[in-house]
Amino acid sequence: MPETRPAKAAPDASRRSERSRRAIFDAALALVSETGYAKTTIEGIAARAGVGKQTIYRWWPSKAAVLLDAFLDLAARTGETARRNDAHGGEGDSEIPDTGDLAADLKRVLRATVDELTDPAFDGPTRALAAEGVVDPELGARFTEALLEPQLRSYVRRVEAAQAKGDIDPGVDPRVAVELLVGPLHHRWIHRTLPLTHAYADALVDLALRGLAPRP
Amino acid sequence: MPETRPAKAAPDASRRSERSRRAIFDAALALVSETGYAKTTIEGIAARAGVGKQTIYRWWPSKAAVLLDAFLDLAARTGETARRNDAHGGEGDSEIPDTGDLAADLKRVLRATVDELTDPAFDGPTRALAAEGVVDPELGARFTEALLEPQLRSYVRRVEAAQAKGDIDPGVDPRVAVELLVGPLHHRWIHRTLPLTHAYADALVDLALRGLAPRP
Amino acid sequence: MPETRPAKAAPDASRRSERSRRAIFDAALALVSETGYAKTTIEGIAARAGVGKQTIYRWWPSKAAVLLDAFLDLAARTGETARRNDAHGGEGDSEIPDTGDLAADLKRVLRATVDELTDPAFDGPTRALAAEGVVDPELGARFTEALLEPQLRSYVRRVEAAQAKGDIDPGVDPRVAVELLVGPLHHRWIHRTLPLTHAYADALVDLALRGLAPRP
Amino acid sequence: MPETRPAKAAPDASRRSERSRRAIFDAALALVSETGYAKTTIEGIAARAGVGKQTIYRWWPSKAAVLLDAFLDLAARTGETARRNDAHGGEGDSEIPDTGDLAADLKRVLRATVDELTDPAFDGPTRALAAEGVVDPELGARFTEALLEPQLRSYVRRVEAAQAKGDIDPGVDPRVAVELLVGPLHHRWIHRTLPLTHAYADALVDLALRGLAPRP
DNA sequence: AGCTAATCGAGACGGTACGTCACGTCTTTAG
DNA sequence: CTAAAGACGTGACGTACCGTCTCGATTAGCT
Repeated sequence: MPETRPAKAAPDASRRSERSRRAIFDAALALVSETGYAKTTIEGIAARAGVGKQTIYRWWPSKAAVLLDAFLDLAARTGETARRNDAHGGEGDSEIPDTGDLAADLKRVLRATVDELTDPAFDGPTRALAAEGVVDPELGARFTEALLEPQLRSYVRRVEAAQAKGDIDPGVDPRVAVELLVGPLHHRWIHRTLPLTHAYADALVDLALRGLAPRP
Repeated sequence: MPETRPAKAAPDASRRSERSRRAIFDAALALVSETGYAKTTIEGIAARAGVGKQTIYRWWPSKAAVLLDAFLDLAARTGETARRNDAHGGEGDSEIPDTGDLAADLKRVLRATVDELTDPAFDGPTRALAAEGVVDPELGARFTEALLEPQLRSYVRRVEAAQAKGDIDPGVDPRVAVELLVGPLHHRWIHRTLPLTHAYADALVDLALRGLAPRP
Repeated sequence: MPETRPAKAAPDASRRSERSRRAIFDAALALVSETGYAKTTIEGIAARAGVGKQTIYRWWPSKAAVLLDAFLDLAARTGETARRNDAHGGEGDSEIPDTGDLAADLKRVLRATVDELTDPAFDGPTRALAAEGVVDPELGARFTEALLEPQLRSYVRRVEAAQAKGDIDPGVDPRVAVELLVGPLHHRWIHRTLPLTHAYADALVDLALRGLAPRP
Repeated sequence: MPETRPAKAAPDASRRSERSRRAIFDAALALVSETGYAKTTIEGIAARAGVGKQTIYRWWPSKAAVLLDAFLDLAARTGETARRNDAHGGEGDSEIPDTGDLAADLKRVLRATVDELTDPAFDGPTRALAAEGVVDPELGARFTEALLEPQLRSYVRRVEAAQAKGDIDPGVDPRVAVELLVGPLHHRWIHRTLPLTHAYADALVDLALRGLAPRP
């Protein structure tokens, strides 16, 4: 599974310099957090990484692609650390806990999402990539598949479990149920209409669950 | 209400050339629809409009700002036409019909929104502006205030009417209720996760209204 | 005798604002001495003078022309002061003294010229105008006629007086004789080849006078 | 001896494209002779040469510098041709002939100089560069050193030879002697005071040589 | 262990667009 | 009717990056 589709005449990935790859990621993330996405340039990344421009162009098609990979790499590394601390090996997607109390479980993770979207360290780069994805379908697909969908799938599994237990109406499409929760949250984040708070997350869960409850 | 905050040493708006303003809007919209937002340049707009670059830089701080104004101008003009045809004068925000059947009314407008977001003619420029707004808070605020909020406010009014009639639980915050409907829709549009269909709009309304119904 | 040939459709010179004329000269000279000729702009002069740009364009064809007039105006005013102090009214060109000792007289004025060309206050603007005149024949003619020729003519008169006395060969063209003195001086000034000193002026006079002496 | 002092962070001259350098010189000379110096722009040169603007800015600090180099390159090439035809290899500066008749030799070269300064093909660009040098000391130094001094030095050598033979007073500074000849010529050229003719050249030589003759 | 071919750092290159500056013209407002 | 003010179309400026390209100099992976 190649990290990125090479531009043309496929370079030999086996000879690739891991050293450079790391340096590029580090430089890219540093520059984005220091000067913002728009002011980050490929030339700047190359200079900062002590790398030739061609080494970037050889492996990535665009600035956004570099940054997405850098971001994913970061996420993978921090995720791995987290998982190792959880001491149960990497099974890929992190799971939403199932304490039996659906509302409490959802509030927990939704509040965590609120915290993440509120954290300035994540907010900046994430916005930049999301914005790029809005406009560039290809990159948007990668962004969605790599960052968004895993999260949504874990929600879906939790909802299915709840359906199995009878906490949620079996006629409801779990995917739509999940979007009912996550959509409004993202809406506020993306458009900055109103503040993103824990209270808002709780209100959403309460309201949505009432809609999802089994019919009498 | 000035159209845009001038960069510095405020030019005299009263001397402004309406001719140029119009030409710039026309050129901007034409170029965006022909070549896409990213490939549209200020230089290109100026050339196409038969206008000096400085005339653009004098009145707008960025390409995105030009396009937002062009877009708003277009919306205002088409809106005005529509309203004149409706023959009941301009009261500003368009209103959601109230036939008494809340679900039907909401489905109608939500389906219309789906159609709009699906129409390639609107999709392109709207995505471009939305993406820019995601990353540029100032522009995002203008985008939200001018295009998004009026729509949300009309939803809120319809929900309040429903609350007054007892169709919706009085304890529910109408704004949150509206986001419960609109959020998921935007989520699919923005992230292109799954297709935006009338069926999806209907499902959202049904699910949301169950959550909003008055408690027994 | 109009100060400058108007651009087109001759404006009515009698209605001309003396106030503006003065302000433009003052601003022009101030800007040139502060920031140099190249960085001085018509726009800048107008702003500094508190004058509309058109008021400059109405009366002068170019920046160089404005500055030449400003320079001449300055020279006329300081010259007038000097002449009034000399208490013998304005007869136009200043005269080279005739003490009877030709070599001494010439050395005196040539040394004075050296001092002037060496004085940074005069050097800058003079170079600027001279350079402009090298390239713009029309302006060069005005520069030459107004600043250079009067000086040369006074030399010519002194040489003619010397010829009448028999100090200089009667077969020599006085004009050429004068250029023999002044040419080398200007050459060093213009091209900055070697330092301009009093000693150099003296050497020139001595050498030239030996060439000009009456043949035995 | 680098061609030009680079602006900053010295580009690697060994990687320089000779192709571009030539194209730039050709374009610059063509444009100057077609439209004049003032109307020649760096942008125009780049376009005509099929070269990026940056390639000019990378190697030259100003339009005048480009043109000086173009001019020198031209002079070097034509000079080389001439010298090859003379069939006695390149010794750098061309030499003033020594036929034994000092006056005749000087008149010959001075007349040639008159012809050159009178030739419209040389006059234009030379004036432009000279003018620029009047105002820009750095460029003036290069202009002087590359074009003027070699000529002056060859005069000096001829004068020294004449001194050795006893044709010129040994007490005379040869450099000053040379300026006595060349200065007045340049003066007429620069200021366009009176026509530059062979007769004038002859008169200068005669007059000057009388001044330089050994004292009895 | 040596050969060979690709990748690497470096950066010059032809370009495009940027945002700024000044040009010279034109129009509007006040005296 | 002139003058100030300054917006306008124009065009060049000098800079920043783009993505491609050419250079030695490593640096693999295969003989």
